[in-house]
Amino acid sequence: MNQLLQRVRITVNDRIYLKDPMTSNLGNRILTGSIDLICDMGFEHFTFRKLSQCIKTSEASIYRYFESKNKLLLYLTAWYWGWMEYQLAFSTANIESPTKRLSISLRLLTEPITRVNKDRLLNLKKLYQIVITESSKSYLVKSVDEINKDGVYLGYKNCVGRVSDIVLEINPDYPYPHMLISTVIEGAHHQRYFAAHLPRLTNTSSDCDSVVDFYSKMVFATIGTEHSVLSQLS
Amino acid sequence: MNQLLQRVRITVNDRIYLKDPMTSNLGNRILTGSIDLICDMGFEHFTFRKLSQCIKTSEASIYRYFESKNKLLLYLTAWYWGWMEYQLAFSTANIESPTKRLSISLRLLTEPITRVNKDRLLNLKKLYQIVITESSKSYLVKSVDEINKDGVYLGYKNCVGRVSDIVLEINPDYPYPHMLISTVIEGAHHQRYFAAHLPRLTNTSSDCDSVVDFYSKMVFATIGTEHSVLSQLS
DNA sequence: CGATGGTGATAGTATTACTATCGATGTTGT
DNA sequence: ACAACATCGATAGTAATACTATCACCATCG
Repeated sequence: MNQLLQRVRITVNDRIYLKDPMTSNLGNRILTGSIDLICDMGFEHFTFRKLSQCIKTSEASIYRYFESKNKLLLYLTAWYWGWMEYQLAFSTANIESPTKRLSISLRLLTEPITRVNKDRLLNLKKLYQIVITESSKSYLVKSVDEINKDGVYLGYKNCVGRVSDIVLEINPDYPYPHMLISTVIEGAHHQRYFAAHLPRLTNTSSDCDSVVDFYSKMVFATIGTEHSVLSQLS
Repeated sequence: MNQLLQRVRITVNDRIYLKDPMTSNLGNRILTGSIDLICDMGFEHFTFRKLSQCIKTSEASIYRYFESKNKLLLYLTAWYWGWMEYQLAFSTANIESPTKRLSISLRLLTEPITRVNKDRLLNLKKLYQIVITESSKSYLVKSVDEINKDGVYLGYKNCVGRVSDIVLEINPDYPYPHMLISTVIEGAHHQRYFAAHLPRLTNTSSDCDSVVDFYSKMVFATIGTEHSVLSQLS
């Protein structure tokens, strides 16, 4: 990743927060602190009280930024998908072959993030862990439909839409591009979790990243493209 | 489904409960009442207090059966997977062709349950809703590894293992059978949820059940079998 | 008839998820 | 330099949640 990317500002839907946490010192401490805490203790044990003690502020001050811990989780995941959308756009820019663009996109969506990214505001590695383990809790709630009206999930939808469009470039007749890509995204997160905690639900291989390999092959086989095309790329 | 199936008793790992809820009147009320309540208000708003008022008992009495509401959710999902394992075994018994057995299994795993099943103890339709929306919350918790030691997720693992074995019968060299099947299971649940709440993440078609169609074709394409075989079966 | 197990009723505790208020400290425009 | 304003910390308080503990009642079973 280059220096330019590090300076790009990811914007998050302003209906998620009460006060933009990116614009103040306390706001940044809330974000970085919450990533550390949620990653370490899990979202169910994470509270604003614990966060306030961790970043040396008061509970009430945190509530000035986010109306609930659910909104804070929503913010973190929305930021992640905004970041991912940018990665997808940047990494596939100026590449002619749709097959190659799809392959790059699938890799981005399924490979683990290992870079800690300390010079940036947010710890990407920990954020990725949170996305794997906790992000489904941000939409598997009774209030989805209400939250969804505010356009909170647009980043995720844009990622799915963007990659689906590449699928349609390759095979305009494929009927389920959105299903395919959302299956890949959710599936990849689940496989990472299973590998760590419920290994009988997945398969690992020592020589390559089996998750990337599995989903790449799955997608190309499903939309009806030769495997040989894929192997040229890797 | 026939009468025999209705009389088969699904057993659940006895480490999940303190007292077997299947063996008493109150226990059955707890199960049926919790399915109704969790389905209606969502797991996060479900409490033992509300359940006790709903089924006319005391909070303390419910705690004699389950040590927490998480264990109760675990019980419901474990029951579901026990039931599904039985369905898989029964529906594929005495069928020679592995391709046909795989096709049947995939249909079972991905098609919606619409039968209310009132003569049975548990409302299957509502239980299916709970599995779709809430079941991931039973394992996406900090205590997974601890819970997992008690063999609580065996039903799920057995379902994945059983169908994976059929995949290997068809293509013994396929390297990722568990990944493939767990992707199908989780994916199908997600697609049902997306279709209801976040439709831009999925695709629907009016003439057939697109979820069943999508995942069946995906699996056969991925493991390298002709599509024509599939179409013979449906 | 007495022991046992299942149940109902009540009470109590620590924690959580907030809301409200108030005063101190900067920061900005004029 | 000063008023106006936003920001923050500190404290207090509330309703609900997730339990735990105790005790008395009642049916059943040997």
